[in-house]
Amino acid sequence: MSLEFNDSQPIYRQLRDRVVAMILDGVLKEGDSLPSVRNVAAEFRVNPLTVLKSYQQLVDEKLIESRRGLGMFVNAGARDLLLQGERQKFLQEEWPRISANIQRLGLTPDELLKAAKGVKKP
Amino acid sequence: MSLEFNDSQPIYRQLRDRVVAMILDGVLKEGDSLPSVRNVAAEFRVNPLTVLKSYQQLVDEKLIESRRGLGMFVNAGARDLLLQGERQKFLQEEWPRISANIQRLGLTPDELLKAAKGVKKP
DNA sequence: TGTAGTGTTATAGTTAACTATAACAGTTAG
DNA sequence: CTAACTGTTATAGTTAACTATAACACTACA
Repeated sequence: MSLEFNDSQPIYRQLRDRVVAMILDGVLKEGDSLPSVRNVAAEFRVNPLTVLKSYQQLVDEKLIESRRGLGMFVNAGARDLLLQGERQKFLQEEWPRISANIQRLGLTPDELLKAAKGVKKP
Repeated sequence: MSLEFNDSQPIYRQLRDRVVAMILDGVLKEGDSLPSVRNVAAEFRVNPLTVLKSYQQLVDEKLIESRRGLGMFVNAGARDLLLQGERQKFLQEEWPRISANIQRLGLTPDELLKAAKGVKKP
């Protein structure tokens, strides 16, 4: 795979966000096992400790749990938890800054739609 | 003033973005002098070197210039330069991730409008 | 039993960001 | 000329993030 990391945020947080996205998108369902620390580390050419750190953050957030010798597993209710928490976090902490930026740059809804990634109706 | 820094990005980049916003908003016009390194450092309770670093980044981007003994000044054409560069940067590097997130969280235009900061028609 | 897969811990080193403190260098107004 | 502003450089220390390497602990399965 590719080396797809911004310098705008630490890798472990980007990895955490990636798993969160997979849970929200239904790629990872409750009870599913996460790709192993070593596998992810190899895939992204990153230190295993960095991956572990991102996983432990998710454990702290009660989104996944760790079973020694087995792997990390998505908790029951993880997606619902995320839909609550992440929505609020996004609307309160990110969106105000973003929307101010959009206005500042004079970007139109049209331009934004065209630049969006997975547009519903292309 | 307040201590308004995210932990999501280094302070010197947030300071840089703040100046950029002021130029785009017309608060700082071409030829205007920027608040002095020491003043900004005092205002935000931050080390002068951190402020200097953010200003030097702006110098590198040809947005401002430094006159020793006098201060830092907004370059001619700075706003136009920004309107070009920042728009492209935002649409290509930030917006795809953001819009994917919005869809993922199932946020509606209505919710977004309500959560925006400086909404045009409240 | 042993092997190969999990998570976890230990040790140690590099780099970037930030800090404190101080001094140097140029401009302007009194 | 001096005082009070500017930007700039020097020195040195802290912390967080990331890295490399290795070992330990647990589980499943042949």
